[in-house]
Amino acid sequence: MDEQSRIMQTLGGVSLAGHSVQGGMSLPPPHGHEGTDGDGRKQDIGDILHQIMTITDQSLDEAQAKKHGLNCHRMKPALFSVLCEIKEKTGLSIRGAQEEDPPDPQLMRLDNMLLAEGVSGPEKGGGSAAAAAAAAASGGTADNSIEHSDYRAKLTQIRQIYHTELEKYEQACNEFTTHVMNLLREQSRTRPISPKEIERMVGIIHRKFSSIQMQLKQSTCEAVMILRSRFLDARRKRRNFSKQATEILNEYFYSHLSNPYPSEEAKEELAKKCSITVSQGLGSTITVSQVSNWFGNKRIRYKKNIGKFQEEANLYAAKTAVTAAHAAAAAVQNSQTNSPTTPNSGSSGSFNLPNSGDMFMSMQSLNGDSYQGAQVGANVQSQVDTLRHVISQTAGYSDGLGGNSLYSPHGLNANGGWQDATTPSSVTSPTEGPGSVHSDTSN
DNA sequence: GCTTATGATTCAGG
DNA sequence: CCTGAATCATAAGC
Repeated sequence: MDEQSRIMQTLGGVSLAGHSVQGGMSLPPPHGHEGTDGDGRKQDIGDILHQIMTITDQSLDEAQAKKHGLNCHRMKPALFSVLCEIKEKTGLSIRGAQEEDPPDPQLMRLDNMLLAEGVSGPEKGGGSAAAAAAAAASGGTADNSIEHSDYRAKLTQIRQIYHTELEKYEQACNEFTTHVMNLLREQSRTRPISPKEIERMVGIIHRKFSSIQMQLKQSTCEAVMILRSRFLDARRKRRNFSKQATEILNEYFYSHLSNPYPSEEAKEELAKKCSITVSQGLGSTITVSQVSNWFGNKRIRYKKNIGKFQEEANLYAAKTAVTAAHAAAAAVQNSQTNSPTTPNSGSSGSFNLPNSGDMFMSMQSLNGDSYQGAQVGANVQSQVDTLRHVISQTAGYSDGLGGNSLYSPHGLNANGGWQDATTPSSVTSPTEGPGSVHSDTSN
């Protein structure tokens, strides 16, 4: 009733249809004395207001009858507009403050994420077609397409649910809005409801529904996150490469020890090679980026603890050198014999040669210790040439390292960084010949 | 269960 | 964008 009395008081100062309702007319008595014409109107208004105020105290029938009476009252339109105005002034100013709603940052984040995940945003294919397309797309890049398409399919599912739900909400919102609007319009015949207020009500409804939408978005986001952790982040779940794959990578690494930075093509080649080898088993394919990872890890770990990798180095050196060795052994026999500073004899194979990895390979091959059957490279002659070349250069170096010697690759400088093509035998094509059968894999 | 190996990720620097 | 370095997280070996 507080509200009502306030309205009544306010009414005192409001102009009413051209007539000024004089102030000080707080709660006029229901049965005032009859005076001037103005007084009569005052009386009239007071009477009406009183009736309105007391309408709730009456029985339903009585009230209904009174309502009808009031509706037909000649002052009704004027009073209506005044009441609207008052309502506007009291109600609107209160709500005005909270109506300002800047775009919710959280909602924006959700929107962005959904957009980024392809849940919202433009339809691309839709349904299983999207999954198929995704699978096809990733198929080219030898990615783990199986998991990927699976992920895509699930994502599409989420997307569909999201969209149908969203549509449902929107529809419900619209229905409810029109319903409320009709109701309010209907009621505005008897209650002081201005169009502005209806508008505001619509706004409130929309906000309510958008908060529901946000919940939908939130749960969709959650679903996507879970999906992600189940599928994509499963990448983090480490699965060791197959033995063959590691072997291939190691062979390349140790045969390019002077500059173990495979080019993009080389990486692709290695990835392909590993995948082929692996795919004979059950393992997943190996991607170029995995090759990059592998080399990154390998370089750093090798550098950190060369000693630990020495044995491995020797092993792969031996392995890799097989071809060259067999091909060239005979031809190079001479050269080898007059190479005085080759301390690296002995089957253990510690190497002091301060030369490139390729060189290391070559020399190892010449030792011819632990080789078992090998294929002969095609370009024997060039290999021989290269070997000659390399060996002749080797003569110029003296090994400053002790006999127990950790193998120290020339490419590794004092800082521990790999120098760029320091040795003539490193990156450039001719030298790659002897050390690696693999050089041709990288082309 | 602890340790080591290893693939992946993150971050800074060039 | 690539790399090195540090780090994470899991697999594997004991």
